[in-house]
Amino acid sequence: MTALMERVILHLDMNSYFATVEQQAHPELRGRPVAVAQGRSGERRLAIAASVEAKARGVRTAMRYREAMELCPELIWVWADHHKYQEVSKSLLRILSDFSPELEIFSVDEAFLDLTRTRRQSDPVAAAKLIKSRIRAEVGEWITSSIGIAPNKFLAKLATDLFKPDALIRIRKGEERWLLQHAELEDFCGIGRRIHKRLELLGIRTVEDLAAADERIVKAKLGINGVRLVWAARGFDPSPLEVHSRRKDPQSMGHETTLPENVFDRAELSEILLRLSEQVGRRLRRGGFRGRAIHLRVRYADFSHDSRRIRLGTPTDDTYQIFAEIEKLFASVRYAPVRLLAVTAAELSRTEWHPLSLFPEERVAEQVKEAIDRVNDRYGEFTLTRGMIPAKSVEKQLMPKHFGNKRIEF
DNA sequence: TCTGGGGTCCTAGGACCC
DNA sequence: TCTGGGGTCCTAGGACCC
Repeated sequence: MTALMERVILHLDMNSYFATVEQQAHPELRGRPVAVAQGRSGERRLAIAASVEAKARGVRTAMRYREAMELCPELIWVWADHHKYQEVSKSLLRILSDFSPELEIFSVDEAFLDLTRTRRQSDPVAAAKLIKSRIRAEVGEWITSSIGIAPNKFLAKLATDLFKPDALIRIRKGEERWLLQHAELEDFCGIGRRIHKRLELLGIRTVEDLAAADERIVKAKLGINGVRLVWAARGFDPSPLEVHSRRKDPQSMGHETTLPENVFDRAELSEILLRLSEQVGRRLRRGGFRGRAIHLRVRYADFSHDSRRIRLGTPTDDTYQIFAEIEKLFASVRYAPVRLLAVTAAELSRTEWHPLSLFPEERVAEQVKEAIDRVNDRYGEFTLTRGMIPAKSVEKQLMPKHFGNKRIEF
C-alpha cells in the first residue's frame, strides 16, 4: 500500500541568500557586513537581506537605512539585483531536479523535494550532503544552504528554520514531538503577529497548547487555517507538493511602488498609476495572459489603506484599458496624501490565439502594442511609453485626460 | 516598533435570484 | 407586499509567506 509509505520530504533554504549571492559575485564583499538594499534612495531605503557579518552586528532583514547604519557604520550597501538572484536560483533548481522530479519552488531561495519514490529514499541524509556540496562546487563556494528532512512539508521547513544556518537535520517518524518541543508558536509557518495574538486570546500560548486544542473551537475562531495549525502542532501535515513541472498558472500579476515622499496631487498620482498599468500590461502580454479583474490598492501617509477591484466583461492585457479601469477605481477612494500605489491584474487566463482582427483600426492597435513591447524588450522598460497613442479610434475611449500634447501620430 | 515588492488564500457581507 | 430560506456571484479586506 503506497498510502502507508512514509514520505521523505526535503526542504532547502539558502542562507542570507541575496547577500551571499552578492558576496559570491563580488569577492571584495566577502567577510564584510553587507546589506542588500531596495526601495528608494535615502530614508525609505531598506535592507531586504543582510550578510552573516551584518547580522552579527544586529542588522536584520527589513531594517531601515538609518537604524542599520547606527548599528553598523561600516555596513556596505548593494542595490538588489533580482534578475541575478533568479539566475542563480535556476542553477540551484537544476541541481535539485537531479535528485527528484517532484520539486516545489517555494520562493526564490526555498524549495521542497519529495524523495519518497526515488532511490535516494533509503538514505536522504547522504542525498542532502551531496546537494550541499554540489551547490558549493557548482554555484559558488560562498553559497551555503540549510536542509531539513521530515515526513511532511511542515516539519521539514520547521526543522530547517530552527537549525539554520548551514543546517542538515533529519526528523524521522516518531521524532516529531522532539522537534516540536524546540519550537515556539512564532516559528510556525502560518502564524504571524495577528494569528499569534488571536491564539493567545483562546488561551493557546505554546505548541503543546495548540496540539491539545479543540479543533472545533479553533475552527470557529480562525477558520480552516486554524485547523491546519492544530494538525501541524501534532506533527501532521497532509499538504502535497506543488510540483514545479505541473504548477498552475499564476493567479495574479501586479506591481506596486512606494513613493519617495507622500503625494497628494491627483494628476501626479495618475501618472504613476499609468506607469504601473504599463508594467502590468507588459508582463501580461509577455507571459501570454489576460486578466479579468483589475485591482487598485492605495496606502496613505498614515498607513491606512483602501482597495478597490473591478471585474471586466472580458479579460484584457491592454495597458490603456487597465489604466482606464484603474482611473475609475481611483476616483472612488479617499482624497488624502498617498504613500504607496499598487495595480494588479487577477483572474488570469491564457491569451487565446485569434486571427487578425477584421477591423483595420484594431489591427493597427495590436501592431502598435507589439511594436512598443518589442522596443521596450530590447532597450529597456519605458523606452517607449506614455504619450504613445495606439490608434485614433482607440484614443477616444482610452486616452487619459492629462496625456498632454506629447503625441505621436501613426 | 510603521518596511519593499512580489505573491497566496480565506472570510464576511452585500446584491441578486428563485 | 417586507416576509423565508438557500444559493451564487462579487467586492473589500485581513492575514500570511519570502
